[in-house]
Amino acid sequence: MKIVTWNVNSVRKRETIILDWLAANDPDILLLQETKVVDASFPKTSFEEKGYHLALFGEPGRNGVAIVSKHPIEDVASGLPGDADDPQARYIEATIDGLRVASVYVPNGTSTDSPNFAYKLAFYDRLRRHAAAHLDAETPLVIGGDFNVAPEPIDVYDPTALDGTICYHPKEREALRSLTNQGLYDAFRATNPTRRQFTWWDLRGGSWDRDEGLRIDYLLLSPQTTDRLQSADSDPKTRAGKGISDHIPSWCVLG
DNA sequence: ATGGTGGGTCACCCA
Repeated sequence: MKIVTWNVNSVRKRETIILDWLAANDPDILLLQETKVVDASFPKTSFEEKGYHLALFGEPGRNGVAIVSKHPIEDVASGLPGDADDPQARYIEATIDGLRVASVYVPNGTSTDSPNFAYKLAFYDRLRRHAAAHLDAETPLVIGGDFNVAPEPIDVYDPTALDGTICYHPKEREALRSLTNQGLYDAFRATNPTRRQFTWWDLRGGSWDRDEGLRIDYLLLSPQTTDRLQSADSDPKTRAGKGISDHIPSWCVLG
């Protein structure tokens, strides 16, 4: 069972790239973020013609998450509990082959003095509480997505210079640890303990050419799912060239 | 280098 997460920065702009990548890599499940489209305008047919099932949670123009699966999708739940007034489409989960699978697009936060930063920290608290309920129930769980936080110094290109900046602020790392320390395992880091592999490079300023990136996209596994973990990796080739997302796909393989 | 590029939407907001 191969499960991929990919922030595609507009599914309509990236449709061909995604379908080509799926054909070449044949994952069981693809978790998408930043689809940037309402469900009615999602290019459903392109995926369904290739045999994929879909679960969609979009909004006009920004955010948006989706689950693409070779296997039937059951019990879809859209939206992260904890704030009924939150209009942003950033979380969807469903059951596939007995596994509870979530696609999450954590808010970027913009900057530490922005109101979006408080929203980001509050979102992490909601995610922590929601994950706690699944962990208490011993649900076999995978939460994949763009977490917009680099967990450790090895996950950023310059840990000294970046300390305190957005996506690597101590409060953000603390919020992430409060989530993972409940008993979620980072599939990439668990299987690649010392490897530096970024998943995002800013589109501005030639950061790809200088390899100035962050590892902010990953898959978090519950203990039951971690027992099945065989490998995890990502595909930097997708960051080269034109018309690409600023994020690359990352995945884990479960036995 | 408080810049830079890109998406969505159509004056800016977000990343």
